[in-house]
Amino acid sequence: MGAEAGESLHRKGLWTEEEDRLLLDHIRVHGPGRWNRIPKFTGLRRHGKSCRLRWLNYLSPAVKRGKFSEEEDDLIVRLHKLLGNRWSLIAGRVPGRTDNQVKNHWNTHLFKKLGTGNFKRPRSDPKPEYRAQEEQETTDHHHPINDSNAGNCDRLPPCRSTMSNTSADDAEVGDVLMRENFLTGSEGSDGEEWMRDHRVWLGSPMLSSDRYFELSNVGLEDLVIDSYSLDQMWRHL
DNA sequence: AAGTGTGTCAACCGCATAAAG
DNA sequence: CCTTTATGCGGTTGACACACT
Repeated sequence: MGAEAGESLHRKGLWTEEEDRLLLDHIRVHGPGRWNRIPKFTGLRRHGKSCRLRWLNYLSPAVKRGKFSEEEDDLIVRLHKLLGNRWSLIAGRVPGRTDNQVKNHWNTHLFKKLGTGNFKRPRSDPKPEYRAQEEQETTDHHHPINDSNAGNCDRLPPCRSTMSNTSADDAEVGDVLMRENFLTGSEGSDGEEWMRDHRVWLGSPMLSSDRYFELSNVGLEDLVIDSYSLDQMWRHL
């Protein structure tokens, strides 16, 4: 990539240093947000969406670069057991890591650690299959703002209710929403009810059937259920 | 040294939701 | 309400670097 995308107005592909600089200059002055205005203000030939992604996944000083630690690996594996492929939620509990980083790391490193995959994705096969061999961690990358890996990002992104948009029947939707409340610690959540009723992880549109997961596997039966925030769960993982 | 295969990860795509008008 | 715009998410792709032959 890195070349013009045929239709000229907006570039695609890897960002150049100059583009990074333009975007950073703009964000330093105006702050992040209103992404669609950035191309107009800066002359950047990128979609606002692309600017947002570049900032969130790479330029933001909150983004930690470099290898994932054992602790991070362990945390991600546990959270993935609990949450499935809800990368933004998982990333929210791994300081300094973005959903994209977590997703990539999972697909390339952690999946095989669980012993679930022993195959690789053929170039011709668009499906996410995963590879086998152990391989070593790779390099640290240059960070245009902060090479020292500083900045802990302890964000907890709002949890979307997209799960309710699935073809699940009403009862299942109810369960899912209740579980959502439990996970996110929403005000007036039905988490306790859900927790009582479901010692076993319910089938979710987001989780394949083989990911049904007993909460007890992560020691949640020992959790004191006064508050249902993910923060609490996280501490027990 | 050159050609080929493979792994990694940045970035794109499509879709959904939220917010604004 | 309805429509449009902005933002966010997860899945997927493809460029690039490196390993292997």
